[in-house]
Amino acid sequence: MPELPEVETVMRGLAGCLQGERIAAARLDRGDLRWPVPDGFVQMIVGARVDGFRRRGKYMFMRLDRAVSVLIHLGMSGRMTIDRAPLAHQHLTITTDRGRVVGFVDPRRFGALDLVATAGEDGHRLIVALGPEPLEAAFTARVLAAALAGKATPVKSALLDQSVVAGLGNIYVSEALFRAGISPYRLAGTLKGVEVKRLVAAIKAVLTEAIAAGGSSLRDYVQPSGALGYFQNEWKVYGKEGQPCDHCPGKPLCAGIERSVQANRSSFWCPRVQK
DNA sequence: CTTTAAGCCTGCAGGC
DNA sequence: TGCCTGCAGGCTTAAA
Repeated sequence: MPELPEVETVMRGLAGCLQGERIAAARLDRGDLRWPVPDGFVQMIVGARVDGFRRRGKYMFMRLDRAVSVLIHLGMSGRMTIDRAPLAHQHLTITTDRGRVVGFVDPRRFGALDLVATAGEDGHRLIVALGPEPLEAAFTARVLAAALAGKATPVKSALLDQSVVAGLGNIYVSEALFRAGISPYRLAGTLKGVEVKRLVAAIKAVLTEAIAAGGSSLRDYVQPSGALGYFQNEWKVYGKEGQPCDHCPGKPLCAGIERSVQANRSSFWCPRVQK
């Protein structure tokens, strides 16, 4: 489920219902996630008031009034629920003093829960090496060009590297490269200035549009309320192997969108549009 | 140093 | 129906 737009959507949903609430009870049913949930996790959050939320890349922080933040990572299959009956693989359940019920559900347990001092969020080992936030003004063509310079790895792999830019995953990298007209196989260090510029614009646009759409829903809803995101309807290449792309409908030269595997991940792209 | 492959887990779709 | 294989939105580690 979760790349940057989905995490942003989930966080907004949580903020809307949890901000200002006090945690009355918490139950941790499984602590063996990607990393063990730390000892004392439940005791630390019970009784605390939720002061706010922050997203960094694909990670969320739920800030408590104890100078402590809960770091939440959804991994591949993580979901948050609000006021819903417990689901299978619901590992954490939080109840607030006004009766809101929040669940953390993660079948594959690639997600993570941790505690970190709020003042030290950026120093957390999972956060400290993250690259720039793609939607912030500081993420410019100059910055991306500097990060890609000298890299011999395909641009697809470079963009999945969270230390280059934070928050992109397999779907939005494919979509951004299509919009920018750049082949996923181009070596990162060989992009020309104008191409990096197009790529930055494409990344910002696709993420912005996806957030506005409430993210992309695959098999499951992404929003804690249970509402479906609908950006999957806007995908141009992801999951569209064999279909004609928007830029060359019915053109005899266009064999359609290709799927190929790079770095153990599927890439979707149109060889005619992306050079 | 960089780049690739395997592994962590479970669920589901498709082929037989 | 059931079994098997491959694949999945992420990320780390070991190996090359």
